[in-house]
Amino acid sequence: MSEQDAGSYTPSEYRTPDGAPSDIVVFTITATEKLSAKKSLPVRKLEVLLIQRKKWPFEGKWALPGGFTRESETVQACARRELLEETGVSDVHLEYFNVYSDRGRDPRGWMISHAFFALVQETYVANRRTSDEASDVRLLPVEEALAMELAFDHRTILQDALDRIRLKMLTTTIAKEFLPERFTISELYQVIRTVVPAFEERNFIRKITSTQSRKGILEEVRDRSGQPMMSNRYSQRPAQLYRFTDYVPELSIYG
Amino acid sequence: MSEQDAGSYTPSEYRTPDGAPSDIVVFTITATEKLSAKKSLPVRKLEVLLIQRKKWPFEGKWALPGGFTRESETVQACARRELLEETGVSDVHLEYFNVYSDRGRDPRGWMISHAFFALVQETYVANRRTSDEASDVRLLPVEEALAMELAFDHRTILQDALDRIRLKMLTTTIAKEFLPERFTISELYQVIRTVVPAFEERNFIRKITSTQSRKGILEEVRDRSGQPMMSNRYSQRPAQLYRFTDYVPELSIYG
DNA sequence: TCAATAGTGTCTGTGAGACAGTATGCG
DNA sequence: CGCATACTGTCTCACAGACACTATTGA
Repeated sequence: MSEQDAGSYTPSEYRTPDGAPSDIVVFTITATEKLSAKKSLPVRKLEVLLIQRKKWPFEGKWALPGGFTRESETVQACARRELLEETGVSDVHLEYFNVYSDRGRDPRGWMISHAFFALVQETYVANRRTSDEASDVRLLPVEEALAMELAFDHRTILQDALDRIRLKMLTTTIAKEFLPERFTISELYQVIRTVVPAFEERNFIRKITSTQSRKGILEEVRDRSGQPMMSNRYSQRPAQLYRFTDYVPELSIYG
Repeated sequence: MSEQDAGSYTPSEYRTPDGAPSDIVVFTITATEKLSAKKSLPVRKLEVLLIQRKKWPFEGKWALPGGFTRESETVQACARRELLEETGVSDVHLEYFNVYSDRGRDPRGWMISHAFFALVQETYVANRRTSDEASDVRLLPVEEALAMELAFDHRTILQDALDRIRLKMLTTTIAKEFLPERFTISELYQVIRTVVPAFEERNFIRKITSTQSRKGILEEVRDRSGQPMMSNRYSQRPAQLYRFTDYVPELSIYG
């Protein structure tokens, strides 16, 4: 029955968890200019923020940032706080996605861990710092991180988080978390492909701008006089700038 | 840093949670025949299994079934166990969807609750029983349950679970959990509409059976000799029976 | 002029959506 | 024959998908 076995609950009667940590998978997309002198689209890479542990257990190993929930806060607040302490940023997309409670996942005791993912702009994590608890903090390409032997069950957590953001990248508008407020269609396409390499749409511009079908996800940016705003950051020919509307698309396999 | 504040962790140093319960939102769809003598589609209703609490806190109030996680099990195992103890069934769709940790959500102490939803056939919960902990166990229409004052934050949990299964009903094939292995298109349509009343597709049969577009979600059932299998349970004219394939549809807002 | 990106023109096949019409079989 | 459900015929309009073509502008 719901939480009622503890009607006569006393701390000595039942074993209780030794802690409820939050772990945060911080994703970012780095963009590095191509060597060629001419204007061209940058090479984008999906990276994850990892810290190198200083103490037992798993000292020296790379791990996800995170920390223990305090009695006064929710697990979401804990994740938000740890993210701020860790990366110095707030107001980013932070989302809970799973719980990890396998016996023995933490040698220190019975720990039930709550896993979040965060999507942040590259500039936000540029000024990261090591803390007392970590000997190093680093952005690593996701594929590289998955090939490493991470602390705890953090490899599993990272893989689950990756699966989740791949799904959400295609079914929601979270791509916006990796983009400036105004962006070109090429930028959007590159962000999607960076997270989901399998995604390939030759007529991407056509579909996204064919006002009827994917209606309302994006809108053209115009200046005060109604002129379309363009960008030539990545190309000689200026490209139309777009922004996401607050339209929430609804998907269905049945119609 | 990840779980490393407790590098020098001792139980007395930090406050730890007083328990990690699991709560389970058990959904079922009941079907009652219409009064009219003729064959016709049954009236379906989405219902949720609630228990009436016997003890403090919230004694007398209705609540979701659930219970405390033991050190030896994962929270998923806990939910599965509680579901078995509560409803006597196993092998049903059981899925984790959120964590609830608001301060003060449980007057007994610091409880971090893990919420699951289960989708079960009506026949599975028919032989439910009250346990020591509950004075009554009942199936209630979801809308009715949401209008009640439930124990703890269970109204919120129920609402979240409902939102989640509405989303999954349209984007995955979980409708199968409410259907027999072989079913007619009308039954499928009714199940979807019972969970998501806003869903309305006039040409539902056309779309679902137009082999190209929603390709592979369903397949016609045929007997050994290759004859299509029909059912006249709900109609004079026999209707083709279908089953779900194991095809997993992929959705995207971009193409 | 070339390179690199940003588009547009045009054609074809598929299918979504609407709605009227036909099919089945029991009471 | 009426009723309730189960389809099918047929039309229109949209658009997905392919691919060749033009546009823009700095180096």
